[in-house]
Amino acid sequence: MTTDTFSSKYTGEAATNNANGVDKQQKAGKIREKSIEHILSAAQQEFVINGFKGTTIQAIADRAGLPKANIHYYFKNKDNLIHAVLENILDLWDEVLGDISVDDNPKDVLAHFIRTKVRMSFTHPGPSKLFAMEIIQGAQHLKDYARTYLRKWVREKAKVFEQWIEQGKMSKVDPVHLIFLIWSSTQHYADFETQILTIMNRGEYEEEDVEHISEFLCTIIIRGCGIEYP
Amino acid sequence: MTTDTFSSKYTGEAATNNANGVDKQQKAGKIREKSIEHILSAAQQEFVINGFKGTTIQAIADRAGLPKANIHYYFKNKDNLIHAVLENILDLWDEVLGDISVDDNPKDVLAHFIRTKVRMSFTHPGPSKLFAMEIIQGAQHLKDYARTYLRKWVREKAKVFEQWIEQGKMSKVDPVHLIFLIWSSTQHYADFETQILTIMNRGEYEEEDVEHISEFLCTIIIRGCGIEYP
DNA sequence: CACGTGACTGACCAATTGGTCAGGCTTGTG
DNA sequence: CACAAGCCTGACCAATTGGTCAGTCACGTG
Repeated sequence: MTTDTFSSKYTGEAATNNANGVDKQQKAGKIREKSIEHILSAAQQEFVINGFKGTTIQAIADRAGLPKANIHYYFKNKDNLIHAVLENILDLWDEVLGDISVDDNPKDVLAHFIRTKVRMSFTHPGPSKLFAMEIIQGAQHLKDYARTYLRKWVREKAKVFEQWIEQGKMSKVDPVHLIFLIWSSTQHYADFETQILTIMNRGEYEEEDVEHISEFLCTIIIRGCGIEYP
Repeated sequence: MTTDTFSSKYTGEAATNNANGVDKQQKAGKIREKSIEHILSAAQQEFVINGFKGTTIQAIADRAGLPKANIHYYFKNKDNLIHAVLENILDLWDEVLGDISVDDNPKDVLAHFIRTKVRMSFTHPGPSKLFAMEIIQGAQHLKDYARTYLRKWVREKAKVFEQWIEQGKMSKVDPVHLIFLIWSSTQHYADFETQILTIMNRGEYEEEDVEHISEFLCTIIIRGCGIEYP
């Protein structure tokens, strides 16, 4: 899932002039990057709040503090824009959720995975939410390669779990659904942020919540796999 | 959360008796009810696919096989329509997830709750998805009483769990987060239906999946609570 | 049959939308 | 300074939107 900058893939022909490494104008490139960054951030927020169809380019422009035509200058159309945003998100996750190996200790791997995922839900709820909405709506804007990539990713991790089970390092549970369980229970804290804060009677998440929730989920899930914890 | 029919709350003044003859004496209210039902169902589907802002009344009308003006005849505006749809969903859940008591057996209660919730995710993914989208987007269309109702509901259940813990019937886990865990892990199968089917390489869920997943979640979660299972 | 009542809808409107483009602006170079 | 090259945007357009309403239709009653 390595992707180069968006410019070459998503922006109009205005990008090609500038994207070929040899820039005549360094300073110009900075502004360009900043603008793209602002647009992507604004777009992400708007897409989360209003969905794809419900989001207007004008709203994105307003949030980014740029004229509408400028959005169309950097991103040919709405479709290109959401593709860029989603790719951004997948890259982020890919970066964080590293590889695991059979030789690792199941308890440590599971704990680290859960902790990282919980923290992501707290520090980056936006991407998580947008991704969730995409899937709920049928993943119409996630390109095929992203969809199949997810399958590959799950299968890979599941294989390691299976070997652990064979080696008697954890009890016999369905590895694929174990991944779903971890994914859903952690992601929940991002997606249902609003509801959870209401129920917990809070204004926003605190640092201690991350620790408390991570610990809770580690306890239940790891013990549920028949592994001593802590 | 008992709510009477939508007609009195959401439709315009055209709410009383009516008559529309289709061959012989067709009970008047029947057509009315059927229409409302069709509209609510169509609206739910459209809202899931396109979000609130992204859904057009025309699209709902087309799906329901009715003229657009007819939608506005039954539901004054788009807001009234989504309120009716959401209320419908909350009623459905309220009906299914009954009461629990301290005197009940933790294992049975947890197992029954998980099973019911999984089955709901499989048989009624639409409502679950729409509800999730609402929460993700900040619950802008869930009225206050619905939001506070959820808090009350969770607190109530949590209290019972706490007593079980005091009685030594289950190990010491955070009751509120236990509810979140059950909610998220089961709901996941509705919301992420698309992704999960892709990963499992299936076209649609099978009856056996319900059983398999219920069993998996029961095992992990109930054992995670320090209770023997099965 | 005539008439009133309520159920329904075609046709319309003001506002908003994604997207376009001609032309102004800034920059580095000769 | 003059000029070219690329960066940017105000103003615009065709299409779509939620919502309205005057008028049509079917039925029950007297």
